[in-house]
Amino acid sequence: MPDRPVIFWFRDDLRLADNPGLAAAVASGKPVVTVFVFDDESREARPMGAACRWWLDKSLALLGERIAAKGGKLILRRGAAEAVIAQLVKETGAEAVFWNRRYGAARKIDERIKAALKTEGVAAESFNGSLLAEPFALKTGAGGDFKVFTPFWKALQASLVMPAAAPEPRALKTVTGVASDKLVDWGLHPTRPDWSGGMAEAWTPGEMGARKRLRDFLKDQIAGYAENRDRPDEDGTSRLSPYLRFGEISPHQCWRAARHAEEAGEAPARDVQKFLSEIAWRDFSYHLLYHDPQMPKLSWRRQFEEIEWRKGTKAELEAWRRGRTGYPIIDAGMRQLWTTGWMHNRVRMIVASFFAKDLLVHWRRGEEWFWDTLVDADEANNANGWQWTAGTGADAAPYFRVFNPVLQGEKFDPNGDYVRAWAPELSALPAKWIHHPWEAPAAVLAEAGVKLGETYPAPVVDHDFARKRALETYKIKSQEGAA
DNA sequence: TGAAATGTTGGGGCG
DNA sequence: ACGCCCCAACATTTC
Repeated sequence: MPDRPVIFWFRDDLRLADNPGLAAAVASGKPVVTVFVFDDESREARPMGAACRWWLDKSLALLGERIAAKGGKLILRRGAAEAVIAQLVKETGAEAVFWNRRYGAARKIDERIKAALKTEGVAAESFNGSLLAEPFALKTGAGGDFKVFTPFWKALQASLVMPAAAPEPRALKTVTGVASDKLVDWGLHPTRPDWSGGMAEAWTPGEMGARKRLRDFLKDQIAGYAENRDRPDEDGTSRLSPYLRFGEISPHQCWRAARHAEEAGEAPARDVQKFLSEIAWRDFSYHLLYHDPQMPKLSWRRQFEEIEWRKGTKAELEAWRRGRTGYPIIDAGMRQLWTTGWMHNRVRMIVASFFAKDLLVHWRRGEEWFWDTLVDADEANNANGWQWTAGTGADAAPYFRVFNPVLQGEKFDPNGDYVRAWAPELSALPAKWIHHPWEAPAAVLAEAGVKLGETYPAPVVDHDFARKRALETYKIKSQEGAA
């Protein structure tokens, strides 16, 4: 068989440019079968949340078009990856399988597949396509893994040698006769009801959308990013997270483009540095996850598993999920999430603090809600973010750091524009009262058409009370951990 | 990548 | 002029 093909297996790397595994497969000179496997059967693979399934649907359609435009075909298969890949190798007589590595729970699947391919005499070649530094590449001076971001970030910068971008394939040789599922049959797009209208309005998924977002960010938003990124009312963030989640852009592409803008004098060094450090936080999350695969489920500092977490009443949990807590900044954030599949990072911290501290419910349950509703739901970043805020993580906020939703609102949404955008029933309130309407004079509420308990809820819990409850509850476990 | 409680300081009102 | 008090403003400590 002179013309045995190779397989390139797409996973969290849905792009043609700067895709090391794909470039290597193409460079082999053999025909390349490109495949994406929708794996909702493997025990290790966490089922994708609804918002991510929506995004994946759009991304695969666009990726398929891009591949077709280059003469290839994206094969879609569903099932346990181990069986699907074995089957595809058998069908095509492929002599090698290429992919970019994963670092979370799914890496067990990849290890099994690699071993199985080897026994079949099929080459398995894996690459780094999604991290600046792979978790096993960086070690502390003592030879251990990092537990604090700043030293991690320093080590990363010191060791990073930016590789040249992997070339985008000019053409893909077709392999005919390989069956593919129809994307629509996977049912990734929601029906009955189709709740995705707000997402379609907010996002342009896909590799080309990703590149445009990066370009626009570096053109319009990078200057002042270091401060603006904290302002939900000013749209100062990059909004690259879902693209990074699905690998529609690589962190290397972000790095090169940002440095290029800096060197061209188009972007202040300080803002570029801040942006790149945020990209590095994603690396750090994977570093932590790799060294503690249980991180999405269990508190990194295990003693916090013993906290007497509340179950939370149905009413409390539902108020939080749907943005009816009575705290405007929280409700605005939760509604932005529900509508667009995304929430501003500053607001994520505020709503997470409210969940894990004020409601005192295990952070895992909040993480699960984010997992289902975020288009950028990432097993490492999501878990790390929640554990950071809950105070249970590695380089986490100390347990006694409790966000006050009123002060946070006043500080980061000073005019109340973010609240007005997502909680329109409060939009007539003056800035002075918009973050704590329950304390507004009756005349002000009447003037703004707000009836507490009717048009907008009263606070679901008193923050001052809840803060003290959280401090008492956390305190014991935190001391046990220190001993 | 907090907030609240507590402590300190210094100007001004006042007897 | 002086001591005293008040309290805002800022600093430090504590959770």
